[in-house]
Amino acid sequence: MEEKLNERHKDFLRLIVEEDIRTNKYGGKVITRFPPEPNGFPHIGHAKSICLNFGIAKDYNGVCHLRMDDTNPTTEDMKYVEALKDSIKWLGFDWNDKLFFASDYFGKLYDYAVRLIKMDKAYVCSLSEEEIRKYRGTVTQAGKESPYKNRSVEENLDLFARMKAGKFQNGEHVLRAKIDMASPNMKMRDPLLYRIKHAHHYRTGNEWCIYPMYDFAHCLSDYIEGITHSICTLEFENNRELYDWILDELELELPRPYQFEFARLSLNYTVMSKRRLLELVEQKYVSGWDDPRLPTLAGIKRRGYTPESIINFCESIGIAKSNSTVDFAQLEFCIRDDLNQKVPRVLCVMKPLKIVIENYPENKVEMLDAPYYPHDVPKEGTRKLPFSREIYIEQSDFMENPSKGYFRLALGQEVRLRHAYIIKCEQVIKDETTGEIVELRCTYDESTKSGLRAEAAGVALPTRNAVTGEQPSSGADNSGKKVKGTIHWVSAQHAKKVEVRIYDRLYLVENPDGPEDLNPDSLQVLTDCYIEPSVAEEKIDDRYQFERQGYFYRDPINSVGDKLVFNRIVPLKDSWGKAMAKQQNPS
RNA sequence: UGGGGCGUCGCCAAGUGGUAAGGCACCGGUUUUUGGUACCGGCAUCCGUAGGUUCGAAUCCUCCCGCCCCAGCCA
Repeated sequence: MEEKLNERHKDFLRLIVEEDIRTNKYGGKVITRFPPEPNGFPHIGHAKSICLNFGIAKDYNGVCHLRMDDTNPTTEDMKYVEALKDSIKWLGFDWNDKLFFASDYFGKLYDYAVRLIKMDKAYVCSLSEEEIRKYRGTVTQAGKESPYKNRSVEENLDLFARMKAGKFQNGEHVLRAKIDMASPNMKMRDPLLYRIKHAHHYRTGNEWCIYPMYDFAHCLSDYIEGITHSICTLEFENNRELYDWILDELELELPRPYQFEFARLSLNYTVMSKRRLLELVEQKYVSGWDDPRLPTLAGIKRRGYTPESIINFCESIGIAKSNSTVDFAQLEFCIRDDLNQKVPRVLCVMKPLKIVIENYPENKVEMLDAPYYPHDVPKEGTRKLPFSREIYIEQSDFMENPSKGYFRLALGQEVRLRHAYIIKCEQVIKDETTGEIVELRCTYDESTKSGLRAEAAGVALPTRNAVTGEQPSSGADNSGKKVKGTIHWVSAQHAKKVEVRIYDRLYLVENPDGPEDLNPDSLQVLTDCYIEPSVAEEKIDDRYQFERQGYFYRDPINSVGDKLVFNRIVPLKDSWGKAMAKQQNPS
């Protein structure tokens, strides 16, 4: 663990934490926090922050709090705190008993506000919202002081108490910090600390009608919890001066927390903002917060991504301060890399083309032994794969006029059926009216049965090499025949019909603006797919590699009874497809 | 135009005065009964630009250019 940390590159935040430990700034303690506002579903950008905050705590023997930053009653909801908790747990992090709510501090926060008033560092301002905006000035022009800035401490105390007591309407008064209306930092121009909102809060109900603003609540919540390192995203850099001002002016007992900022995650071909995500869900562009095309953690989970792959992704992208947009390919690499080592391989035909093997006996069925894992994955397990006279192959695995370099089936050509025999295409049968290829007549070569040579040598078929841990490929036969291509197939009478959902990127462009940039083909539902029976009968995993196609996840919600629905998590890399695409559209 | 940040390979990202790590992507090749995986090799004479300091600079100084954030009673 320690060693792993040392060999890994340390980001600038970890360097700061190490320095603070070294100088004993907090008595060696490290307490971070993940502080979401429960007003939307967490997405992969939150995952970056979760991995950072919980990760630092884990690396330095500290703890990480989960704190709901729930200071705005009009947008927050318990369903979002549940979604947040679910996602953090799914990622594998644990806040133990450190679940907090800023709303639990409302009483303390109020007391701090009173203290600030008594120190003559805050005042009740009775300007209208419109006036406050005007008085604030602009980025290039200084603001001007509120006429209410010189109210007496007593009057401020009285007004603030009456604000709390509900004596005023929304917007009549606000509490402001007494700082500097000419500050070059807009955040320091007498920022609002409290506003009146006669609104029902999802946790405190109607107990309060004044609510603290983010800048006031956040730093003090950190302080109350004993946070040492308050890590947030870049857009809060301007708020740091105010964070420091509040904690310093209150003359709190030290040590106190300090804020550090890092760049939030952006991913191309998707959107991350709450507003955009909400729009997609509410306008029904997607099926819900857990739509597998969404970058929400609920969607990513539903798609079939593993938590490990997301954590690896978050570690692979690094932590820095420059705004950056990570390529989607990076995420896809992480999930392939994870699943490649974990998941059983099975055969599934998605766009079936029927083949009749003319020289294979009509009623014969062979149960082939097929290893679940390839020779280079050190896991054990096999299943029985039924083979018979009528099978389905993928439509794309046959070409009437094969292009150069095509290794699959063509008239008069041979191809290997994975785990089975080499077949040769003898005849193409087309629909008389449409000309569409409806069936292929083939012959098989009995001597090409996969594994024959091993059997002949008396070796039990899927035995792992004791030294390398590798399984033998099911390749060897004793025909001496060599074919370039191997394709997947399924026995027509044994296959199970399943639904497969093919997901593609949600947007057509790298930096999408709105619904006009959506990819109309982001979801393709295939209802006529055939999968080998072991998947329905054995269910050895929730995720599979459908050989030569990709990684798939049994949809936990729509797979009901004996109906199976699979979501494509990510396709396999496809160098042939890429070459073909390049040939057609060289650029 | 004020203030706060950031600019190193197509995308991330190390580097903090001693002569450009790594990952992804991409391009070759080997292995392969997944056109997958694995493996081997290639991929920034250059660090936004222009000057300067220095024996020596991506790293220090100066100018300029570009991008992001701040004018919610959102967080």
